[in-house]
Amino acid sequence: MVRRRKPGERRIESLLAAAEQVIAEIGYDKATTNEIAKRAGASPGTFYQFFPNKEAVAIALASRYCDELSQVHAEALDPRLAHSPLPVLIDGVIQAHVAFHHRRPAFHAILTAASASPGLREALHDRAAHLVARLFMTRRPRMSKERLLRVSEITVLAFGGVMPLLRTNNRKRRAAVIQELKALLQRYLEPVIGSES
Amino acid sequence: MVRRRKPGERRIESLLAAAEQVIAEIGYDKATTNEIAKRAGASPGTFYQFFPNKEAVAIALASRYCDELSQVHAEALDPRLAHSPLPVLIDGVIQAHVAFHHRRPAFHAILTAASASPGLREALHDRAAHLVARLFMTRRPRMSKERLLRVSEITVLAFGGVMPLLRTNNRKRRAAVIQELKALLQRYLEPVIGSES
Amino acid sequence: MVRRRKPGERRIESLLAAAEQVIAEIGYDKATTNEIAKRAGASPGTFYQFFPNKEAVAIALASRYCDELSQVHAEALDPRLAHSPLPVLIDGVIQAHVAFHHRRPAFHAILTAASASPGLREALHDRAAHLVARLFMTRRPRMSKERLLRVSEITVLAFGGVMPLLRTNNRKRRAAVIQELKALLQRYLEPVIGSES
Amino acid sequence: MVRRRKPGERRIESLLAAAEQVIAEIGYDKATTNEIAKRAGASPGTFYQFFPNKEAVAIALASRYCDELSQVHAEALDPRLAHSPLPVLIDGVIQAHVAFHHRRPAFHAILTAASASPGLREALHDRAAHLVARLFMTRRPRMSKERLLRVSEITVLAFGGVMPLLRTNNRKRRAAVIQELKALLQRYLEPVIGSES
DNA sequence: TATGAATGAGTGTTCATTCAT
DNA sequence: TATGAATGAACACTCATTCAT
Repeated sequence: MVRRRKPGERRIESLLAAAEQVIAEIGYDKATTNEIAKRAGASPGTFYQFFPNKEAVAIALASRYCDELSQVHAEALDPRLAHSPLPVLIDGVIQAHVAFHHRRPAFHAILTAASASPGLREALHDRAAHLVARLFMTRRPRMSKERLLRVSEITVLAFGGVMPLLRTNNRKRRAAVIQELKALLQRYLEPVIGSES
Repeated sequence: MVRRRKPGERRIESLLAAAEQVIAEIGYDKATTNEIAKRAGASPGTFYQFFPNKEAVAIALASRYCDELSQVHAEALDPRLAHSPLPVLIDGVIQAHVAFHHRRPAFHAILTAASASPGLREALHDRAAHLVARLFMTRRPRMSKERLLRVSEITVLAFGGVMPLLRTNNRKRRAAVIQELKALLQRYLEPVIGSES
Repeated sequence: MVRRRKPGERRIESLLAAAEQVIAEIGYDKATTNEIAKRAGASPGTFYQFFPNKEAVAIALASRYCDELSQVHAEALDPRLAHSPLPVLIDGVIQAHVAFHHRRPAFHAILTAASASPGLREALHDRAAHLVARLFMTRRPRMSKERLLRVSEITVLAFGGVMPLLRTNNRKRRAAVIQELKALLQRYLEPVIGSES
Repeated sequence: MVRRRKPGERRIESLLAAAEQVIAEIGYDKATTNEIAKRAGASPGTFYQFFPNKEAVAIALASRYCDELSQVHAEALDPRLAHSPLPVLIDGVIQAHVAFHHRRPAFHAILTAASASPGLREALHDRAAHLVARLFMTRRPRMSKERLLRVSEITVLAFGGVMPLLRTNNRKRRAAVIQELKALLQRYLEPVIGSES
């Protein structure tokens, strides 16, 4: 017996969807709360009934995205994948992340704006890095956590830096970029987590 | 015989310097043209006599920065360095770039904002990638330009993505990040331009 | 046999209590009907089921306060006090009023806001003045009602004007202010109602 | 050779005049900066070029009013008046103040709103009390300043409390109120500063 | 050339009030 | 009766840009 979600939840859903759309289109800074509300078929007041301020939607989106990413990683942590050869692992994970960025274009916009907002930075950068670190840890449980975390940060940020290149519609270019991205991370991570210890 | 620059040039100089300051402090989006003008000891009207709009001053800065980077690369193109083993080359180039980012904190701020502005993107990303590609080309003159350019783009963007990690004041952490950054690029570039052909 | 009040009355009671609290804390203008409802454990809709608008709740409070003041005066009208020497009478009445203001901090907040609202003004100023006038009348039954009413108005408003000085927590200062206040009214009223006629 | 005031000053003048008008009509809280600007024939932006926020206009007006009051008191301090019998002095000063309130209806509105704003309170209540205290001091130079200041505060606030009664257009009523007001203060102040010491 | 007062559409946000449930 | 989601006009305030001087 599937129940309809409560109306409040539906509103939040539509506001988040609208925010995602607007932010993906014009970026976090240029996105306005009034436009988000309008796009969700709501009034400004309604927006503020569910979010205390503009930053809060971005944080909520970021949180969702991290949950999704967490899911992606959970799958990667499946024994069959987590302990497969690094190229296979990287290939799978990057493929999943690229798909994620494609599915969630607002993710990168928020990631970019996050530099300026401590709240956002915490909700995104840090959490993403920890997710990746956890993945690494299953392969190298004895490596220093500090080192793994640093490697994860580098990995996450380098990956994020390259993302804008994937905005193109040229399929061949996209494929080439993805291939290079895989090479970048595979070569970087091979000595670190290439073989299990 | 050193000539006094024309007054117009002096104005532009001081406006650019002010813009650099403000953008480095609070980012491109939050920087206001009025504040830039005021810091340059000028009026808003004067600002618009030299720049058609806010974006233009960022583009002008970006252009300068690329000139500076060009200088950095010119030195790296010095035969003694350009044809040295890859680790030495990477080491030198990264060191120079890190120093550059440190000296020009507005560079990264503009790079970040550039995602949203085609004009800026062109003035920065593309030109920086071409600079790097030229460097690579001296080592592998026979490699396809297309491939080199793609590798350069990846290199530039991955490097830019990691930059925020260097904002920290913790010296040890900075050193560790720089070391990882070198590892990242060295391992990535080794198969591409590691040995000269 | 104490009857349970009707539920509607209980609601009104809790709304008034909440309004009193909020208005005392932040003033009539800054008080919001939503906050009042929330503090009464009710919804905004419920608020508007009992009060047609924001002003109405203030008017209702004002009316209550006047009833209370009426009680205070009723006691002052007790023959033993009403016909005692003016200093004794003033002393008692002022003491009672000061205590009242202390007990009902929203009273002054509403009094202050009343200047801008004819409805409130009527419910407060005028009624308070009439109460005082009635007190005076027991001492000077033959004096012109017009004159007595004017004197009452002056008395009430001068008293109200001085009230903010009593917001201080400095006990000595409070005592000194009360003393001056008594002097002010005693000297003013002595020639008018000092001796009975 | 009378110079035109600088344009900036003229703008400030017109904004202050507009603010005065609007505040007098609907009170400080309900007055909006946009309406004030419009009434001054200016845009919202212009308002904020001269005042950092809404409170600032009120403070500026308050400051002007205190200067004017200072002028009124300066005249009252003229030896011929300052040392005349108290009734004559009070009569003159009250007349002047009543005229002032009539000429500056925003004064009372701001005074009323001042309770909630520390900045305004300081600019108005305190300064007014000090002005009055100075006047008193010329008559009783040896009385404790503390006492004089307290008496001044009471005087100012009691006077302010009665002011709303003068809003009436009924001339006879106004005259009667003024007469009672004079009686109130004369009787109160007689024992304090009635005869010079 | 340079000024800086002026603009005005547009920000994020609030709140008295309504109404479908 | 009671709810609380929804409204939307309005608020204080900002800033890229213009233009008369």
